[in-house]
Amino acid sequence: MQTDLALGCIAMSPAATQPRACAIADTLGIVGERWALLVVRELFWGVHRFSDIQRNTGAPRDVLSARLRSLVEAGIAEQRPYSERPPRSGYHLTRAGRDLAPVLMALYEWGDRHLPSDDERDQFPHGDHRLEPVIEVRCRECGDVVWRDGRPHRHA
Amino acid sequence: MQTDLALGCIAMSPAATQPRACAIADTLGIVGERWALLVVRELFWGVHRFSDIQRNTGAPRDVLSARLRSLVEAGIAEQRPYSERPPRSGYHLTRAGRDLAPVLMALYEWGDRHLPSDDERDQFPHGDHRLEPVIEVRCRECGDVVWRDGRPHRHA
DNA sequence: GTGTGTCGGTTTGATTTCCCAACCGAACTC
DNA sequence: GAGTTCGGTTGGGAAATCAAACCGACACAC
Repeated sequence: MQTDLALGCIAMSPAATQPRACAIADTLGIVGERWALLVVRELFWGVHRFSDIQRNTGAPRDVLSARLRSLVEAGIAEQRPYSERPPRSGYHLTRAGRDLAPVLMALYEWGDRHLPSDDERDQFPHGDHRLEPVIEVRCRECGDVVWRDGRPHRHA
Repeated sequence: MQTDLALGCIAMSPAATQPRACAIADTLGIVGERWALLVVRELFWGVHRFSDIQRNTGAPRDVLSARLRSLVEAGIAEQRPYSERPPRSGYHLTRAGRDLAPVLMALYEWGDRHLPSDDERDQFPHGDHRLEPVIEVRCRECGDVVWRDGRPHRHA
C-alpha cells in the first residue's frame, strides 16, 4: 500500500465492511468532542477552576460541565478540593492527562506554522523565551527517526 | 503561574474577558470537527477514494462530503483525478496536511498507551515491524528537551 | 438497448448535540 | 439581610449529525 509518508497501514482486511479499529479513533472517542482538548489545555496551563476554564475556553457552562465529567470518568482529570469553607474543588490532570502533552504540542506547532494570526496568541513559555516546539517521532523498536522538524524521514 | 509541566502560559491578561487566542484552538477550529482527523488518517494511510474513506471511518456520507470540502478549503487536502472515463477524482494530502503527522502520531501513541483494546487495531507499519512511536519535543530556540518518552523534562 | 452495478456524491427527515440565558444553593462579604 | 462569588443545573431554540433513500454519469453483461 502506497502512502504519502513511507508509512502505511498494516493488515486492513481486503473486504472490510467495518470502520477500522484504530488507536487514533479510540483516542478521539475520548478527547475528540468539542472543547475537550481546550479544557485539557487549560489544565496544562495551570487553570483549575470551573469559571476560569469557562472564560478561557469560551465553552458554554453546561457543555463544560459535561466535558469535565467525562474527562474525570476517562481518568484524564480528577477533582481536588482547594477550599473547605466554602467547599470548592478544582480540576487537575492525572498522569494520563499529562500524557496528552504531545497532542497539544503537535496541534500548537501546526497552528503556529500554518495558521498565522494577526493578534498575539497565548504561548507556551520556556525560560525567558517562548517555546517553539520541534517534534521528533522515532520508532521504539529500531530507533529510526520517522518524523523530524516538519519532514518525514524514511528508514533504510 | 504554576503548571503541571514546567510549562505555563505567557501573558494572559489579568482580567481576560475573552476566550484565549491560541494556536491550539485555531488548529482545532480547522481539524477539530468530528471525523476530520480520521479522514486525514485515511489519506495518510493511502486511501484516497470517497467510498473507501467512508467505509474505513464510518462517517455518514453527507458529513464526509462536507468534511472533505472544508479540508480542501483549508488547504489540507486536494482533489486529484485518477480516471478520465468515468471522470473520478480522489483526495490527497497537501504539504500542510502531511504536517499533521505529529498530531496523528501523538493521538495514536496516547491511545496505544492508555486505551488497551482486545481486538487487533490497525497500526503504522515500519519495515518488518509495527511502529511504536516515541515522541520527543524540543525547544527550537534553546534546544532543551521539553518532553521525551512519556515524561516532561524540565529545563535548567 | 436493457438490466445491474459502481462511484461520488445530494436530499430528506429524525435525532442528537450545542448553545445561551436564566436559575439555584451554599457560603462569604458588607 | 442584600449583594456577590462559585460551581454548577435547567429550560428551550438552533445547529450539527445521522441513516436511508435518491441521483446522474458511466461501465459491463447480455
